[in-house]
Amino acid sequence: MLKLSKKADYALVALSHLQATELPASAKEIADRYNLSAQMLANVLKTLTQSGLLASKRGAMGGYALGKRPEHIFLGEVIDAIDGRQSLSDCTSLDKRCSAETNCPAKSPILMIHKKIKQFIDSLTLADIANREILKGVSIDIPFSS
Amino acid sequence: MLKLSKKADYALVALSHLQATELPASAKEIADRYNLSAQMLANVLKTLTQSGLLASKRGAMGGYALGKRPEHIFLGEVIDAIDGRQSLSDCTSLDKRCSAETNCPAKSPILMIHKKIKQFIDSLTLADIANREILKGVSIDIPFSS
DNA sequence: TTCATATCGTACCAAATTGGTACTGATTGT
DNA sequence: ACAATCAGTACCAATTTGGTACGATATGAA
Ligand code: FES
Ligand code: FES
Repeated sequence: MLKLSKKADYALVALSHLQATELPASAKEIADRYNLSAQMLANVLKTLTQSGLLASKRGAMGGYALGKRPEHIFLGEVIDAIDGRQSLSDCTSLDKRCSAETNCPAKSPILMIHKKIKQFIDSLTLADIANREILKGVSIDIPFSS
Repeated sequence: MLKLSKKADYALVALSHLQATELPASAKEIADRYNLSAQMLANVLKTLTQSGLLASKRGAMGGYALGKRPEHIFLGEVIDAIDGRQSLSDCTSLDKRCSAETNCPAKSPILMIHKKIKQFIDSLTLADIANREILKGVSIDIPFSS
């Protein structure tokens, strides 16, 4: 649980790279650079483009560039685009529902915890991620304790 | 991604129940009460017992009770016990490693984000989870923004 | 003692997800 | 024309997850 898919990993590598170099790059270039499966990365980048996170140019000398400014690319968006929006638990998504349903004592807490985590990853931008120094300073305050 | 397994769900339901009633209960009782697969829940409770989160008593009139005080049962423990300790990404676990390795621009940020989330779930206890009112008041402050 | 109730240990299988590949078509610069 | 490169889609293998089965062991009660 709490695991990023490899595709999401690839997406972050590519986005970080594009953010750092500020130059367009082809899927192959990036794959070679970081020793990733070219075909798989190509699929990932294609998906990111469909979601508007990347801008693409076809043909010779084509490639990918960031589709928005790094400050406007949120980690949550990236994960949603690649893995599809998912809930922390099936019972916190509206369509599916677990058998316990109404009288379940865990449902509401799980939902709240899910919201907190989502809030967190939605608050992180590519710019934040790329800037390690800033990230180091982040602290999550949990103002209650048992 | 970021998904709790159904078994972890079951574990939380059972733990919440035991915390709320303050009475021992058999696997079957709990399964019936919340309409869960009895066999599966039994397996889950067994695992929780092995991890010391529950205390069991065998035979007729046997059953399960909390193995520690609710304030000492951490969400992180529960998840680790059921799903096995996992990392947000394979590259943040020491044994496995992704092909990008050393020159990967995403590795360090992913590791940090992983730590934050882990910190969060490790800070939540069964007592917190059971007490919705307290949980509602929780706010995660992220003191930087883009 | 016998029996019903429970946990314990373990093994197993089916369904879903994820990791990874292949191939064809459409664009575009040289 | 041609090579480079993205777009679309289909496919399969590996892994993980969901879910079941069953024999062994312990315990309380009739
Ligand atoms: S509603 Fe799904 S675990 Fe409670
Ligand atoms: S080291 Fe694994 S994604 Fe970078």
